[in-house]
Amino acid sequence: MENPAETRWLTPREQQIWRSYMAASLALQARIDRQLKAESGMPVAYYEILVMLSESPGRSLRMTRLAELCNSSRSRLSHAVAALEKLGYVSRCGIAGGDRRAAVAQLTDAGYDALVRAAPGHVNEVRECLFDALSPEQLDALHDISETLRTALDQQRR
Amino acid sequence: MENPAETRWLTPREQQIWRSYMAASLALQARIDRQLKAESGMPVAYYEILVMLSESPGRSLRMTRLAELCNSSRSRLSHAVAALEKLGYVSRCGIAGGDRRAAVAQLTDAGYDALVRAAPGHVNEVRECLFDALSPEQLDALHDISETLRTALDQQRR
DNA sequence: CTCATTTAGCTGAGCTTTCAACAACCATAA
DNA sequence: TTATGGTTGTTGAAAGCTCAGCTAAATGAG
Repeated sequence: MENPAETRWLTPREQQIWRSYMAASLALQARIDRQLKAESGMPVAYYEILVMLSESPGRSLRMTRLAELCNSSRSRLSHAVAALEKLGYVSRCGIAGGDRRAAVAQLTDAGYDALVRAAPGHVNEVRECLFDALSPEQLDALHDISETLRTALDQQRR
Repeated sequence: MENPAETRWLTPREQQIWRSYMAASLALQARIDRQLKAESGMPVAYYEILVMLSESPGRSLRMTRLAELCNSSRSRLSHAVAALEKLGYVSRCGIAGGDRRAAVAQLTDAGYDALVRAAPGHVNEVRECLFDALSPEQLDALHDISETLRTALDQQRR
């Protein structure tokens, strides 16, 4: 902040909203993460990687594209894919004839199996924690809010 | 999951909501975290600790209570307070005459200063990312949703 | 009192993430 | 061609978090 004296502090109401939101989203994230880790040994971030790959043609994607889809930095993805590769869930290779910097991650059969094994428990947890807890109206509102936030955040992207 | 065959998968609409929500809350979290870290070298979790202490009588709290207020595990808090103590922002001591297991964390003057220095930039970021982005109706809805989620999540607490 | 159970808090190991730096490659233009 | 600048992906170090395990102290039942 340039000039702290001009800070527009949060009103009590705004503080209430902010803290409630943070608490809820952190708690939800923690629940989802813990369940997946307990049942399949993977953090959610890794699970998301497998999901995105499984939905892509050839079950493969370029690293940068995969990072975008997973809301991840390239560095983070690099480490994560390295770990998944060590588990035998993903394999990496270059691209034939194209950009020689490119690296492509591909879901292996073992990776697909791991995903199939993990999915039911994960979906169940998401359902219990989110969809069973909120009314249809609340879910619509949540979607609207989330989309608004997303576009606002990446328009500001600095 | 007991029986994967009975999994109630997410509908396309539900997937849309879930992914949008996750993307938005992670992006927001990342922004807030990055700003605070860049400007004051602290992760948000540490900042929250300082805030909670600063709002408490005697600027001090028992560890367990502090953990609750910060939505943190006791272990996490222990590590965090150890780090803050090394920075000179917090001091720890036992409690006179009471439960001899108890430990009390207290905000130091240096800690208070750090908080005062960090607050404007942080508040500004929260305002830009959340309160400037959403309409009053959306904010009301978000609060309602967050409260619903919070109570649902800690009722299920298993 | 004695024993078992629970609670408060800490610690170390292992894992994930962040950040800065880097190498390799592509693209563009003079 | 040769600079120049941007992009892709990786790496290593540092930091934070999670988890299991631990000690010490409180609690409660017999």
